[in-house]
Amino acid sequence: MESSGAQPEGVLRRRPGHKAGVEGLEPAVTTAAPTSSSRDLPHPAREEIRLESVLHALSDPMRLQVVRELAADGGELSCSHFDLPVTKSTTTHHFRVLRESGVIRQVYRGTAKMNGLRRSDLDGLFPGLLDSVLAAAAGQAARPVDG
Amino acid sequence: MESSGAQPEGVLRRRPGHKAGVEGLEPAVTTAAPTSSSRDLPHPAREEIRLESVLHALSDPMRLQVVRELAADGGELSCSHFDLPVTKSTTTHHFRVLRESGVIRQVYRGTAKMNGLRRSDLDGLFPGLLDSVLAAAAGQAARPVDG
DNA sequence: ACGCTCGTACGATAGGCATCGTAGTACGGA
DNA sequence: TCCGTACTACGATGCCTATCGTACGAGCGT
Repeated sequence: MESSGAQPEGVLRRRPGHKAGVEGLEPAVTTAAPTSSSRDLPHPAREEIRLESVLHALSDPMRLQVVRELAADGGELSCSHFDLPVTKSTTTHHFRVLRESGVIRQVYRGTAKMNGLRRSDLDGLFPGLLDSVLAAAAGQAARPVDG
Repeated sequence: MESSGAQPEGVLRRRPGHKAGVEGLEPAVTTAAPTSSSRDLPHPAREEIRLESVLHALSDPMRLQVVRELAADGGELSCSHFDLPVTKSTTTHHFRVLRESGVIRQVYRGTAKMNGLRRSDLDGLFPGLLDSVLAAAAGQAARPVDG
């Protein structure tokens, strides 16, 4: 079906169906420096972090909430610390999205997996972005419509 | 299917499947003030704009590009001004997402539909957000990996 | 009036993704 | 050693959405 029918003119158009891989949602997760435990998790290197992926990661209410709590704490929090209204499977999924987009860093610490914001990386790449998003989220949460 | 099987405990969980309407992706588009032409388009009122929707709208490369050009121009641009590598149908779709999320304002001007950033609304609701996103996009576009 | 251009609406297609459940692995304590 | 806790992997489900094509509506120019 790819090259079948009647393209408007000679213009090179995207293949029909799907979004044709335009999104930068695959940071080619390549870990840079080994940390401590035997179980290591793939993180995008700082230069691999894509703005679109970060915005996408933050556009989910669940994940935005997690990021807000991480920012409020400042340090590292275990996955189980968060009381999200979803199952643990889904929680794992959200944390992975945050990690693979470069928003958080995850490290195994015994049985627990500790999560920390990649503040310096994000601030270095996108100055002011994280702060304005956090401020916006706080402001919106304080609005009447949002409780 | 709702109350069929084996919920972990008494905890009220989301219905299986789907994301259970958690996302704020339906700003209940209620136009506030009629403008000029007979053909009017539904825009979310300023207070209806949700941070998650804005971030989601900006997380698409196509739409981010449109927003960057609108910001660079400062004024209003017609839809046809943009030379996106997709068909007109898809272009219309993206502009609608931007409008319904509150990022742009669309007004019919003859046969053309003019698009303008809702700068004051966005800056009022989320101070610094748009600027940091634009700066981040510009910085990323200047990075070696991005050409 | 006629057509041209701009943009919409609608339906189809296909991959994305948020969610769940179940089963399994890793680590630490009893 | 055995069990409990923390988290993962995998498959299923069902909506979301980016994309296309075609057919249509609304203005402007001739």
